[in-house]
Amino acid sequence: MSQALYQRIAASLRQRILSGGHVTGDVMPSENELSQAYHTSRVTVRKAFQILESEGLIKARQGKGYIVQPPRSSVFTLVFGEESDSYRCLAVDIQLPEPETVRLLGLREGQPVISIRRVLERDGSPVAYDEKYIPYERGRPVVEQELHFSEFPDLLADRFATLSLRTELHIRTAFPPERVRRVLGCRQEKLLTLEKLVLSAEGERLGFGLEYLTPQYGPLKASSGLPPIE
Amino acid sequence: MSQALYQRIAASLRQRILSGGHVTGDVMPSENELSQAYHTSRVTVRKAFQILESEGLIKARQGKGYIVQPPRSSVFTLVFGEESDSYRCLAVDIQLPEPETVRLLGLREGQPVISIRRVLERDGSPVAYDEKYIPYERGRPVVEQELHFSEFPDLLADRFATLSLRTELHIRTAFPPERVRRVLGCRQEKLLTLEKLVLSAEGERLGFGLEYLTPQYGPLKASSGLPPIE
DNA sequence: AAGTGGTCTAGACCACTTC
DNA sequence: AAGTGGTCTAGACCACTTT
Repeated sequence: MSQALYQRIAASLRQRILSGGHVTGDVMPSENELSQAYHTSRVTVRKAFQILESEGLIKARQGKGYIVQPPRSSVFTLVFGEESDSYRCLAVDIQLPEPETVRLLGLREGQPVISIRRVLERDGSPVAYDEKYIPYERGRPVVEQELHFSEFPDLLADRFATLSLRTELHIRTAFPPERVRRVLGCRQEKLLTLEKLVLSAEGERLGFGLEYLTPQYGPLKASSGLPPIE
Repeated sequence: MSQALYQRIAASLRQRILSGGHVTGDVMPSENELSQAYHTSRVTVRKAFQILESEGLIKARQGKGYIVQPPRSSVFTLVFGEESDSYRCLAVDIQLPEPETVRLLGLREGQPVISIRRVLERDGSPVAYDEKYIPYERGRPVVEQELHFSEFPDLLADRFATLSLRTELHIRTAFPPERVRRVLGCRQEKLLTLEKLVLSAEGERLGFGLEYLTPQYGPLKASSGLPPIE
């Protein structure tokens, strides 16, 4: 059982790049050249090129050709929230935000925010604490039920197409504030901390989240390269 | 200036899924149906479907159709090593590994490893410390020059196609050992810690890396959704 | 003007799933 | 057998870059 032609062409071209036959900045042979060399149609060659493009090895430039890209820096895919983790909601409030939140969300002075505080428990012990802030606008009802169970993208899904949202995540270590330590029952110690900023496609800041993970939560897992499962 | 037809079809199908017109498990209209509905060729409809497939909204099943997938859990893309960070190599040794390394790499007893230790300095101050371990095999020369400057995937590139490698990354907080604290000049405090395990496509464990980041390194940055730039 | 990639057509045959 | 996606052909016209 043979591979498809476009896959064999892609493999051949990939090999040429990885072995140094074509280096960064080089223009690959054109679609026309290759379709003749492989005695196939341009569409088939094109499909091979698009695989390599999706792998980040080359980039198409109309009128020029396919340009070999510099080696990618490490790109990892981080997946979380997959497990059967269920958060327990501690409080939903409408409140005046802290200065940090005002800054990150670009709020006008005096504008209140909806705040959602949750805790994740495993085996009866709290292992993570979660705070979210969304600008409060008069006239938009707060559906508390939704807030209890929803993750960030879903919280905003009624107002924005999910795929038009972007989330920026910063991972650091930080000392949690006292109110968080009280819930997590941990001593004065730096915790793994996730800061999420949700943006619209236009760059409008829609929400801000802060999550503190105790060592019991376990590591964040990420992977690069071939998919882990299959 | 109008969008390409395949993009408009993709947008329309995407909208139907996001608005709930098609829910998880549904079979989308077939390529033939849609090519007639849009008065276009099957190839054009197909291209639209493949965009949605790359977005994870649907999955193709030969003989059945395109199936709507369950909403993705949060998937973030973590990029690092992009900046002009240059590591300084502290040492390259061939040594007997610590038990933890033996376990992670699945080494036989007494098998030595190549160890590479590096430090990242900014403005003259160390901000990160990096250890890598690769099983040492007699007869394979160690090209020290390569080790000094290379990142993990490149280190193994002569033996494995880069794209056949997979790296698993665990992010946690941990106390660095004393030899690391000495280099980083930091006190007894938990640091952001990255554990990397490099695997071949067959699951063979090829390398193990440990990286300690000081607060001065800054946060790890990740994003999901639309690309940050463009 | 010539060459490149970007889009698109109207077919064809195959492998797979369902009936 | 009928319908589905997977692969492939041999053209076409367009927008863009280079000469």
